[in-house]
Amino acid sequence: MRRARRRGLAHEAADRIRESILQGSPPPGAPLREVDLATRLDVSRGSVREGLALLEQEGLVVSQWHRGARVIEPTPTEVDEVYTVRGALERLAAHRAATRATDSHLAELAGLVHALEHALARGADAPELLRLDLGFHDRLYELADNTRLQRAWQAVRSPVHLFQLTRIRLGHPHYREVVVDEHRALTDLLIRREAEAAARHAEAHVASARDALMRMLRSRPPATDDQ
Amino acid sequence: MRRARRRGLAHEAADRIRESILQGSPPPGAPLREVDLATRLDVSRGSVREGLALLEQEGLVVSQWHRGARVIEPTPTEVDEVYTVRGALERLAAHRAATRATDSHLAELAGLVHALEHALARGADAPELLRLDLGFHDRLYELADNTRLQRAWQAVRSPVHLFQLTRIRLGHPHYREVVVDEHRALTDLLIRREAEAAARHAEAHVASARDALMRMLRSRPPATDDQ
DNA sequence: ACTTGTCCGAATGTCAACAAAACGGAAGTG
DNA sequence: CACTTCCGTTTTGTTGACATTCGGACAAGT
Repeated sequence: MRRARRRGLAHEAADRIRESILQGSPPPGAPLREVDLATRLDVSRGSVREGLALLEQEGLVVSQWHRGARVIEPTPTEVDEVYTVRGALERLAAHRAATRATDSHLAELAGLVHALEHALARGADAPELLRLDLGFHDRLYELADNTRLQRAWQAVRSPVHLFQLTRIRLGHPHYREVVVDEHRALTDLLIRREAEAAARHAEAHVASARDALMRMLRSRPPATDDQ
Repeated sequence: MRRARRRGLAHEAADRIRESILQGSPPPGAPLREVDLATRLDVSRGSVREGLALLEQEGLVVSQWHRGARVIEPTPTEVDEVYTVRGALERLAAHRAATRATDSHLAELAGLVHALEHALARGADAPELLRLDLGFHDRLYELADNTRLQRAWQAVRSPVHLFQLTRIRLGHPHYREVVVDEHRALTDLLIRREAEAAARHAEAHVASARDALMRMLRSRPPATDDQ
């Protein structure tokens, strides 16, 4: 049984703001003004401030002295950096999961792949698929059984989520074709306990996602919603 | 010339507190009380609070709801987790540095090894050696030229610093014998542009440090300075 | 003896007012 | 016309006061 935990207004505020950003409401590059958010969430500015600090830790937001916070933008270098780091983390996570997870836990992972496949078959929309995709990786990191690794993942997870959304929003049909196969291949390697192969596959999986997104950014750069 | 940047009281407070912790003043496991720190640093509690949040992001401090912040402790699992993640990051850093850094930058890295060797030869004390050691790795991460990777390194750097200090404080003579050689070996591989070998060496380097520290913790667990 | 309930001191969480800095436009200058 | 300077507005940084929660001590009940 997972312990219930109180978290305070800052976490609540961070959750709301993150949700908003991932729905595109304050678009990439847009400023997040403290007073505005405070009145809208009906919380004090201090709490919003703390929440924004959390989002900055998650890498979803950047802030400068006396200039406030802005949503990150999917520039080529940003995308490259985030996915490169993610590759290193995912490599480690896969290796550890292959080495240390129990058979039943790995079976559960296979179940998540199945759910993803099912959702794809019944024509679920892109955000839904993405949630399942990320859920798979969340579970993978949990199976790696390393708190610090999970924290490191948290520091890139939100940017990945945001970037994948823009990737999908720009209309990348290729994604639907390969998601299930790539995840199933990784899961198979994990179940067969081929740690090194799984690690390499995880790294390559991330690298291919990175390359796909970057090609897309070069050919069709997203609208830079200033304003 | 690197631009000077204003950072605000929170960063200042975080610097002071970090420095204190790394000098052992609030020992591992000890609570960090906001009012106490606020009066001692002559800043408001809010700023201290924000500073503590930064230190939590650095992983040097853990905090719970309504229970405040405590300095992390070098438990076996903590050490294992921190060094395992560090291994993955350092592997990536070494690979990228070998691939992308200029020759002159790598030569500079060799210079840092030289400085370390010199300090060792003239019998510098352990904290001094450790500073140089970490300085080498800081530069390595800079050469990797990836902001997100540097952020991830920041999230484990302070715990590594703290743990290495306890390792030295517990009196591990082996450290002095191998520091220079290990760093020089890595630098040589980088200069020879053998990216894969450098990556493996970096990972192994970290793993050996982890194992040395963990053996030491099992045989001679550090005093759990409650109080 | 062990659990359960209540109180109290201490520490953190939250808030709203004050101070400092940055942005943008108007006025002035070459 | 380009450029700089000034100044008001807007936004963030900082502070001290108030509200909430925690942990332990102590007492009553089983």
